Amino acid sequence: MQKCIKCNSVDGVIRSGFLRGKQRFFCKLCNFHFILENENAKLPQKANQATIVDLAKHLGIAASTVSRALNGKADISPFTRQAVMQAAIDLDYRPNLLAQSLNKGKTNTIGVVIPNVELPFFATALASMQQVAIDTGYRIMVCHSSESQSVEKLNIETLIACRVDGLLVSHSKETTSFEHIEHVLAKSIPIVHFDRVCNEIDTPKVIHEDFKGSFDLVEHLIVQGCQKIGVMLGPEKFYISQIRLEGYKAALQKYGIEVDEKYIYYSEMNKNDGSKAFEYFINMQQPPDGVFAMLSRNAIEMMVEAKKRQVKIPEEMAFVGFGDDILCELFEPSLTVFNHFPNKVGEAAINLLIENINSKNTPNTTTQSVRGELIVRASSINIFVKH
Amino acid sequence: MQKCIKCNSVDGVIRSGFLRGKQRFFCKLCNFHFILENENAKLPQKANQATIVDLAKHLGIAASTVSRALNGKADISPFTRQAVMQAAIDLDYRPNLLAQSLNKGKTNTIGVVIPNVELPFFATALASMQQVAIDTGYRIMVCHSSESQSVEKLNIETLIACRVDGLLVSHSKETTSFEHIEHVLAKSIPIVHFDRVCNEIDTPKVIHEDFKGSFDLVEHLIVQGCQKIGVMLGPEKFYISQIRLEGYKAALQKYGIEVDEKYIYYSEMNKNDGSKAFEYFINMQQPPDGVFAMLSRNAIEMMVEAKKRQVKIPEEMAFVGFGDDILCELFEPSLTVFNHFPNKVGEAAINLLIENINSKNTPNTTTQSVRGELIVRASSINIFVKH
DNA sequence: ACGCTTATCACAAACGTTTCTGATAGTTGG
DNA sequence: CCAACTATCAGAAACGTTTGTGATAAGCGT
Repeated sequence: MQKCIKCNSVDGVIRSGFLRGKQRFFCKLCNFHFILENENAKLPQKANQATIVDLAKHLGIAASTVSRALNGKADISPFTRQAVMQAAIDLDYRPNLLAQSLNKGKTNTIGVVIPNVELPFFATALASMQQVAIDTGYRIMVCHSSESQSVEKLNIETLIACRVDGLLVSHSKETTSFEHIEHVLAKSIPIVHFDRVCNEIDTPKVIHEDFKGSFDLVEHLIVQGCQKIGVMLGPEKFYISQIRLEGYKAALQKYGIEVDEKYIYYSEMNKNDGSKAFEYFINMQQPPDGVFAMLSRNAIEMMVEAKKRQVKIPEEMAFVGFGDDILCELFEPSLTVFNHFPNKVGEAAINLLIENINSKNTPNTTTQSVRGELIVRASSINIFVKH
Repeated sequence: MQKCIKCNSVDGVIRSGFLRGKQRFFCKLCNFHFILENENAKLPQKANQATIVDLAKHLGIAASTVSRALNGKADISPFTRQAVMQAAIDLDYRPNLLAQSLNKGKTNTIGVVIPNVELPFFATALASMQQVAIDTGYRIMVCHSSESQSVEKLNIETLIACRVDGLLVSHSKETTSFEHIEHVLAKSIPIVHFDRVCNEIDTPKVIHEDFKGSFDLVEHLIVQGCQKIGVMLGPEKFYISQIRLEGYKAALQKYGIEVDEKYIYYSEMNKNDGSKAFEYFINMQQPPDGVFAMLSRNAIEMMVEAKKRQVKIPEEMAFVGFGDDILCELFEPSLTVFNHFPNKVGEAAINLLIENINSKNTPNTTTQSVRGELIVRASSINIFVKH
């Protein structure tokens, strides 16, 4: 039979059911239940991270005393405090943030959900968030939705499971339902939307001047002499698409230009949608003489295509885009853009979130708008030459 | 005096020293110590997150039973399991990863330290790491050193405090001492270096073909007819600088070209160092007819400057850079680069780390090199036209 | 019928902190 | 000298899990 792992006797050992799928034994002699561990299982593994208890044992005092000494509380004699500090150095003690967070019910961690770090906007926004976080004693946990609604949902689940103190969310392009956000609100976990916000729920938001930026860009095209202005957007259901379209329409309206649906091109914001859009526009009976792209990246893709086909920029077709970028500046011709200052958006968002975390009772649900700036470049000026 | 907060009597209350800096009282009647809380302190705050204990109470069973049911362990009757599952849904239970990690001694989180997400290389590498992490059940916690050694050190401290299961580190440009890494090793926390590795310590590393890439680029320039080749590097102490310089030298040597120190330009990798480098090269008595930049971004900055001064590219001066980028492709002239596949580097690094986490006894300290690829573009071809 | 066996569950300890409560020795003042 | 008071510390509880150990009712075979 089986030897008892406690008294080593063999005679008294009988089977005793199963525990978690493994055969269990019972030793009648020493009255002990046990299961056989596969011996390679786990060595004592004595984590070589010193704990508060280790310090306490080392000094022969109570763990609570060590804790208070380390945290600079009052009830500690200078002598004891000094000894604790020294021991902490000697044993290379590092506090376990997990235990600390579990105990305090606060993690000092902020969860960020973005569609894709590879988009310069998000990279920059993220970097500025990180900076603010460090300065204010927070940590940041980033998740990429990879532009997928289901992954986004999963990300938020994970961050909640990690008990982040708050969430900074920018939606994926395919996110159209927002139960997962309602859910966060129901648990009264502070959340701030930024950039790709959700208009259906009343959350604090930080956006850029989507309307004004689009308006300014299109107005600029009109002033430069463009009369048939195309617009390339993201998905039709996408909130940002809608707002930026409104800015486009408003500008046309101001100058008495009728809105023609044919000049509105929706895309899925994939890699080469710019070329497709250009293809569409150039094959129209009356191709536009100016194009506003919701993403400056798309404007550049279109310009690449235009150059391939010897379409003169800006004389035959001018381009403007939303969002600045080193590429916009260095591409030839350089692209006229509305700079929406990703760093400021990032800062504003995390500051608003931290404010809401600290004053939990009165969640500030204002929508902040970061002021942008029109940057006029070669892709849209001196058009008048053609006339 | 003070009313006792327990028995409400006033008579028996006397002072009793200080606790954490606040006056303490003692009630002789009910034998109770207390301090006065500022009433706005903390409402019960009953976190509205259901716990396992809540489920257990709700069902009238033991918490351990709930735990086993949720985790699909064996010792649970189908009926109980079903009830627990339903209760979990009803009460919207979410496991507390903090408690779970604390208990298991494993966080399933990987810490990543990078100098700057705004560099496309790191953004891409990070994105691919995230993907692998999700697929393998890990989470990622990212920290930016912002190219500062002290911040990098702090980052690693933080990640250790969070008890990440392992570290992925790419050093800041100013990191020259590596005690903080020794320290990580001393605690036998798995670590993998990538890209900007540290050659002084024996850690697992994932690099790209720094030597071969540089060699190929410079050889390409030579084959195209360049004879005086400048090289723009990062800081002199920077490991990557050294390796890439070696590749440069080896290529020159192969073709019998003498290495001239004057053609080696070190930079601090700041924003506009490319212009400065160009300034330096163009003002030499014998300006180079080809320049290899350690960062393609720098090559482009140089080309911008070259274009401003009407220097013909590539006829008068050819350019090549290390690392591909959409900018390299779309800039005019497009830049010849050695593509080092940031996504593959990211994947390889995290895979190696996870492997090391799982087999803790035998840390795999091999250095993996991700195969790169020379991409020849306009900035360096057809030079022969000039001869 | 009785011992072996199973299925199922409760209970307690543990993870590493923080904080509340209890306790002691010393100090002060009338 | 004694009550009131202070300074300082120990011990226990709590945070939310997981897992080892103890326990009970029921099934099975001889």
